[in-house]
Amino acid sequence: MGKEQPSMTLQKTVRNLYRVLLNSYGPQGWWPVPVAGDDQSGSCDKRGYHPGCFDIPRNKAQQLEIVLGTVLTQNTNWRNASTALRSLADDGLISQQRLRDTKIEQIALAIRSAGYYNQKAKTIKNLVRFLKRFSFRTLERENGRTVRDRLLQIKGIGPETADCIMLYALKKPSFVVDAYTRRIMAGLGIVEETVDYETLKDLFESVLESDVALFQEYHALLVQHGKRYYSRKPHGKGDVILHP
DNA sequence: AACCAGGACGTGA
DNA sequence: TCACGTCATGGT
Repeated sequence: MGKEQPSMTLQKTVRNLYRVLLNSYGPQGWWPVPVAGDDQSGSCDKRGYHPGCFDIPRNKAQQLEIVLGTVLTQNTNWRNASTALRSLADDGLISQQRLRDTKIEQIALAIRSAGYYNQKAKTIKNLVRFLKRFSFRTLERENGRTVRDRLLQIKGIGPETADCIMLYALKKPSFVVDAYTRRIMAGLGIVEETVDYETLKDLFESVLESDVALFQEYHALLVQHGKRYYSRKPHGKGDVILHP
């Protein structure tokens, strides 16, 4: 079946929301890379979306740190995830080879602060096994849909984590949907609360130009906005925030 | 002291 | 398909 052609007003709404969020919060410059850090060497994005240097390919250490971060922050606040990243770094474990050679129990111990540490340790093991077959450079060259399907075959990698890896580590234009995205869009009355992941993802991708910097910034802004106004409990159903 | 946080998976209906 | 239980630490 062909995908629904979104209405013009829907396209305007989604694009408008981006402008409002960007004006309110400013560029977020995701993905955060607390250990390897962002190289401050180059120029900034042409369109001015970003404070950082997003046209420069990330180095392998940064790519791996981003990938580990996407797993560690699954249903977990970034504070706890980044503490775990720091702990991994202190053990010299932000390294594919080291992660392969290290027992799963020891990885679990290092990432304890992120919660779900047994599951996440397994996922990390699955990931580095995957990366031995498909290197970052290989994945970067491949078709986006192919890469996404490969990532989704890894146990522990679901749609959001796969899209985060694509968008932030591999710089492929794949829009990331998270819980905040769903709450915000439902709160605005654009979609139902129960809308499934792929439908919401397709909605954004069908009304936005396929641009890595735009997708990165939009997702980051939705999370920022969601943290402020769409935490799970406090916001009741009738409590719809249209503008930050 | 409950409640929440940038999910994913297994299970039974 | 889908609703629900499970996995877990640390901050408010």
